[in-house]
Amino acid sequence: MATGRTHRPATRSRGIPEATVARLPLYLRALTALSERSVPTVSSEELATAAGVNSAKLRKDFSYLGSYGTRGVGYDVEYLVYQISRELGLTQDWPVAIVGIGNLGAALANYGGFASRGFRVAALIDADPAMAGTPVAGIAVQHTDDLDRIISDNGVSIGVITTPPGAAQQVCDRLVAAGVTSILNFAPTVLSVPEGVDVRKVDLSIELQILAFHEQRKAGEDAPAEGEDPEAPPMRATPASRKGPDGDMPAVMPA
Amino acid sequence: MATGRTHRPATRSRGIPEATVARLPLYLRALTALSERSVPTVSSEELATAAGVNSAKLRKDFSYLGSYGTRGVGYDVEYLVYQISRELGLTQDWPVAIVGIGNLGAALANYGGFASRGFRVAALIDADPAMAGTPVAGIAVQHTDDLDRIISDNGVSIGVITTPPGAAQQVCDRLVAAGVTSILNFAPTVLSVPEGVDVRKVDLSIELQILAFHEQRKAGEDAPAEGEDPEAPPMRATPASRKGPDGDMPAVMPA
DNA sequence: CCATCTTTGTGCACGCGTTCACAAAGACAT
DNA sequence: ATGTCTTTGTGAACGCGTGCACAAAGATGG
Repeated sequence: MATGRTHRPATRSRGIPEATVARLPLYLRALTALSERSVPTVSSEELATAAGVNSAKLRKDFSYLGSYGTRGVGYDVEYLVYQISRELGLTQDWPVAIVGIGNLGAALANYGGFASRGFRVAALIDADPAMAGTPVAGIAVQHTDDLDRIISDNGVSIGVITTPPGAAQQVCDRLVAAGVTSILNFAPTVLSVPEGVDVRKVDLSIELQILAFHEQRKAGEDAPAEGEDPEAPPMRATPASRKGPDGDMPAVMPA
Repeated sequence: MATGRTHRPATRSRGIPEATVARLPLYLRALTALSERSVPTVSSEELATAAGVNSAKLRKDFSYLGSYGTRGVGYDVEYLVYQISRELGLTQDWPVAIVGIGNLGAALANYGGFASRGFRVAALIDADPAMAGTPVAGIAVQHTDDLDRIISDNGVSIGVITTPPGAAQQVCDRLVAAGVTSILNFAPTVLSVPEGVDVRKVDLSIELQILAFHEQRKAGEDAPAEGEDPEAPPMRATPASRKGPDGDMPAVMPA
């Protein structure tokens, strides 16, 4: 293996840690901003600060991609933008389908960030017949009945679910059956998918609850310990009154 | 998923691991569903499956809260719902303010999940004077000029930012100055906050890019072997043409 | 009261991710 | 060329989170 190049392509396609992949978009964003300001190069320190991470971590992350920096100087902004874009697969077009056109679905359809990096809203799908044909963000909403065809015709491999939780799994199954292999789920439900299908979830409720936990902690720091009686309370119901059979969630969606 | 807190050792005081805290809402959701079906008890195995996690992990998570299960039987659903709710601080009321009432902000305001667990939309704030007074989800939008007063008067400690990225940091600073100590950021920007303030982020663009990475990987498995010239491309300019001055982002927001 | 069966709670080992700290690489001046 | 200075790339240590595997606890039945 001496033929070598300065760096080893060994770890290339295979070994990029998941944590690193999750940070690449962050670096890319910071780099794009620098690129627009025509900044030619950046040091790991500067870029790390801009991306809100540790410089050592950034260098290690980049080391998984290869040796793209110049010691004593830093990284070439344009070059790095290209390399990361390529690594993330953003140099190609990704048609995306959004299923569930309610408040959230419509908001996402109008989201400018979609089109910015190779992502293109190829179709909007909803179960409400009344919505069929209605234009949202310039795209006519199509009915769920045609889901399979829509996915196939547009070569959609990434689906976004913004339906009420009760419909999420069913929609997910249909998307997968139609060929979708990556799903971004906004419905507060645990989706089960076959091997090979990636699911990422965005859950407002969970995020708020995590914040509440820390908030309570902060508030309680000066207050007395909790020794009082952690288990005296009602052995029975939840503090808040239950509402529908779907007490937990959602309904960003309309119909 | 989303999220990223500003670095910090955290979790020092009460010892509950951050990873566990992040899963508690998931357990709570599953438990609530069981509760509504009047199921009295569940085994770690069943609950774990419902929450989409490993049973050993679930048991270990619960062990941080205390020994709330009964060997040979399982966990008392109602009791556990209460314990987790209490631990997460959901037994109290959390007034939340949403800043930036565009498509996304409005969608969140209408989000049913907000009210479900102690979270209450206390105020909607926007910088557009024309929106002041306009009711969204039954709440009149207020102008940014009154932000400080609004936060103080309502005792808001959790703020949600759904503004364009350019305004996010400024809004964040004002929220923090007004007393907010937890922020949920939907704007694609790295927010810098003082010690003691928690920030969690939800970034659609990043999630999609992560999915694209894996999608590309899957597609490339059977496709052509690469390895040839990882760096043949342009050393100078970016492959894609630059677009707007905000190439990266967002704009879910209107005005 | 004893035996058996179920399920929890946890000690332990492993692997990933983070961070430190530094040698090596290159730029730049003399 | 040689020396100095800057910044990368990475070896190594550390800490957190995960999952295994099992002993202990309690239920249940005879």
